[in-house]
Formats: sequence, structure tokens, C-alpha cells
Amino acid sequence: MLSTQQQNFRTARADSRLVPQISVDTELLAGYSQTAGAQFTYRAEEEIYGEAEPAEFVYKVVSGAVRSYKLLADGRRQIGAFHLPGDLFGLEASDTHQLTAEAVVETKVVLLKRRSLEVLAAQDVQVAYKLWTAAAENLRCAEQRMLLLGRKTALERVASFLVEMDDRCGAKGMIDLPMSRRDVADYLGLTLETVSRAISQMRSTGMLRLANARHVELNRGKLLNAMDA
Amino acid sequence: MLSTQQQNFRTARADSRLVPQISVDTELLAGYSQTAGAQFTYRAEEEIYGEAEPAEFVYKVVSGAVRSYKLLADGRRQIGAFHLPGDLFGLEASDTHQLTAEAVVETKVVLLKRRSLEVLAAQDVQVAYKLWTAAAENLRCAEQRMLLLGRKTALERVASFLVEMDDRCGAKGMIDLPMSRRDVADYLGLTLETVSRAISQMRSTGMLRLANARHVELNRGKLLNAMDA
DNA sequence: CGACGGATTGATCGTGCTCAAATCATGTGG
DNA sequence: CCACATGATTTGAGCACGATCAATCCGTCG
Repeated sequence: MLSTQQQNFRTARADSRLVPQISVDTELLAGYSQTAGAQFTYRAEEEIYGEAEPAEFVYKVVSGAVRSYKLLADGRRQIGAFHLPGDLFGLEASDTHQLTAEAVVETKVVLLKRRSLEVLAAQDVQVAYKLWTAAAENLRCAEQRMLLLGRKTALERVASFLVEMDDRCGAKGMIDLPMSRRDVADYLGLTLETVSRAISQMRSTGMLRLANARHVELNRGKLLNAMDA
Repeated sequence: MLSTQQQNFRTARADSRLVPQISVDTELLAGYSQTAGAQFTYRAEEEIYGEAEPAEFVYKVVSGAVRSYKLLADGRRQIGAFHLPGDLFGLEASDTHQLTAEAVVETKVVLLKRRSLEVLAAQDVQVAYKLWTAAAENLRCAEQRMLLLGRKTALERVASFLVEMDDRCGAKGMIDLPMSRRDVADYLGLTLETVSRAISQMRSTGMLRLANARHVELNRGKLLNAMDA
């Protein structure tokens, strides 16, 4: 089911303003190791939790990739975030999850009981403070995405996405996308055909090259011009 | 310059899942009263702070309305949130603001030094915890808006907006919009003409009535059907 | 090799945007 | 009080970007 390229998507996270899930790891995982350090592996396409389910755990991606999304009644889907190795997700303040989370490819995560995290936060100001900055960082990414979804053209959206992924992955200019064109489309508020056409157009204008559909080599200079803020 | 209807927009906040800025008031303002309780009034259209400016203060709306937005280089604007009486805004974890904030109409705010809030949070777990839930609540609203911006039709967006405003205002089913059609459009990722047409269509199908352009009476039942999730 | 799912490309359609004009509301000065 | 100016809103006409429907193309795996 899994291509090797998909399985190999586990590069180190680079520092970036665009990274949606934050690395509060230090403090959080100090407490984390005391409480519940279960590692778990989800198969590709497997659901991790559903929207409106009780938020029992917080997750940290070890390897693989996760998509968090919302659905409308008729099946329209908006992916709110992709979670890559190093990212935390499922960290709600409310007691139920706000989005559904699924493994995009085979994905290893470590689990932390939300309850114990809250206890920790109630005792340790450092942890509580980190929870705040984590949420605030996610909020900043969401604000950036609102600008993209509300006001950018298809080409700008795809360019922004590729640059974001490049920033979040290891080798600069070389991206192994773990997700399908449909996932990208649902992340950017487009259709998969429009995403494909945008990528083809970028290829023809030398903004990028494709080793295959999932492996992209960026010409960041040209791409950033097409991107706007 | 200001219509009386605009000045009168200061209804009490109702409890709602859609409210973007949260009421952490209790704890925060306990600390707040110790530190800096300056009240300030901004004229309509006046800038409160600019994107990328140092985030020196946190604000709480007393009366009026505030818009927070981002711009692209060519002037396209995405309003990330409207802040109504009772809402906090400008509460960043980073040391610079991520959006520009402007008074929509004449607006009274109370100011709190961000620095003193951080000091407070470092001492008091309750405050730090409240900061987290505040940011997380904002994040939840942002996730909801991403679904709207990425996947809803014009009609659904306007319907969702009106219901949101209704939930956030006092008298149910009666809304006094403080903002122009252009502001609404930039909040919903549409043009002002499309917003106007959507409202006209809703009027003709009995979903709402207009006393004037800014005063809307909703038929929530019919409206909610047109809205989807 | 053939089958399958994902991606690309093509042709056409439609929602929402653009450009433009008419209408309405509010405020000003005669 | 009314005529007029101004700005916001509504409405109209035509267009364009991205969606939809459909046909290959390609890579992977049986």
C-alpha cells in the first residue's frame, strides 16, 4: 500500500514561521516521560481520532504524517493542518477534539494523557506557559492560512504550500510529499485538478522540477516571487 | 461621520462556540486592575496597532468594534477577526503583532501592558492556564473559519457570518452591523458585491429582513438550513 | 502482462469577480 | 424645508478563474 518514498518522509523539522505545530517538547516531554510514553503506529489512512470525540490524548509525530480536517455535511473537506515529525497535535483546551485526525502514511506517534498534562500545567507554570505559546503559535499559522484561503490565487496557494513544506522538511529545495494531490487540494481550498495544473505550470516556467509526482525540487527564488506575502 | 446606529453597537456578549475572542476576563482582569487600567477611545477607522509592531499592550473592547487583518502586497485584505465588546485582542505569544487592528467605529478599549501580563502568568498558574484556553479558543474559531474560507459557497459564508454575529450580540435575531459590506467581504473572502447579492437573495427568500443596510432581522431557522455545519 | 489508483491534461461550465450604473441614506448649505 | 453632494449599497452585464466532467497517462503491484 505504501510507496517507499512515502515511508521515507521523516526529515528533521527546520525552524520556520510557517510550522503549524510547535516544539514545546522540552518541558512537555519532561512531564510526558513521567506519565505515559506509549508509542503507537497507525497504518496509512487510519483514523487517529474523530471530530467531537473526547480528547483523551495528546500526540507527537515521530515519523510519517497526519492530516487534521473538518467535513461539511455533503463531504466537502478542509484540512486544517498537516502534522509532520516533531509536531504535537490533538492539544485542545476543550474536552473534545475539534477536527478529525488521520494518518496520511504509516505513522508513528507517542501518546500523552491529556489529563496528566493538565495536572502538570496546574502545578508547573513553565508547562502552562508552554501550552500557551504552543496554542498561540498554531493560531498564528491559522491566521496566515486564512489569508491564503480567503485571498490568494490558486498559483499563490500552491507556491505558498510548497515553500511551507520545504521550510518544514530537511533538505532545502527537495521535498518528498507524503500526501496526495487531493490532500493538498483540501488543504488549500482547491480541487486536485487545479493543484495539478498549478504544479505543471510551475514546472513549465522553471519554478520547480518533479522527479516524480511526490518528489519536488524547488527553485525557491522564482517560487517566492509568484507567492506574494 | 458616524451614524447613530453604528455608535449604538454595544450589546452584551452571548455565550457561543463561534466567539473568536474569549472571556478570560475574570482572572486576567484581576491581575489587570493591579497593573494598568487605562481606558482609551479610538475614532472610527483609526489604527490601534500595525502588523509587525512590537506587541506592547493587550486590549479589551468596552464598546464599539475592531477589525484585525492582514494585507498582501497588492492590497488584498483578509480580516482575521472582528472584536466586539467583551473581547480581548492583541494577545500574542510573540513579541510583535501578527495583524493590524483598526477601530471599525468609535471604540473604547481598556489597555493592559503585555509585559505585566507575562509576569503575572509566570507567577500564577491560573493566569497562565487562562492564557492557554484563550489562545486555544481563538484557534478553534480560526479552524472553523478555515472551513468557511476554503470550502463554503458565498451564500453559506454570509449565512454563517450573520448567525455568528447574531450569537455574539444581545437581542437574538436582531443585528446591528457596525461594519461595512466591504469589511464583511474581506472577512469572508468575497467581494462586497457578492455579499450584497447574497443578502438580497436571503431577503427575497425570507431568511432575513433589512430595516436598513446595517440592521438585520434574522429568521434563524431558514438561515441555518442554508448554512451547513 | 494487465489491473489499479494516482496524476495529468483536455473541454466545458458556473460561481463569484470586475466594471459600471442606479439607488438609497446621510449630512450640508441655501 | 428642500436641493444637492457624498458615500454606501444595490443591481446589472459580461468575464475569468477555478470547478466539473471526462479522457488519457503513468507508476506500482499482483
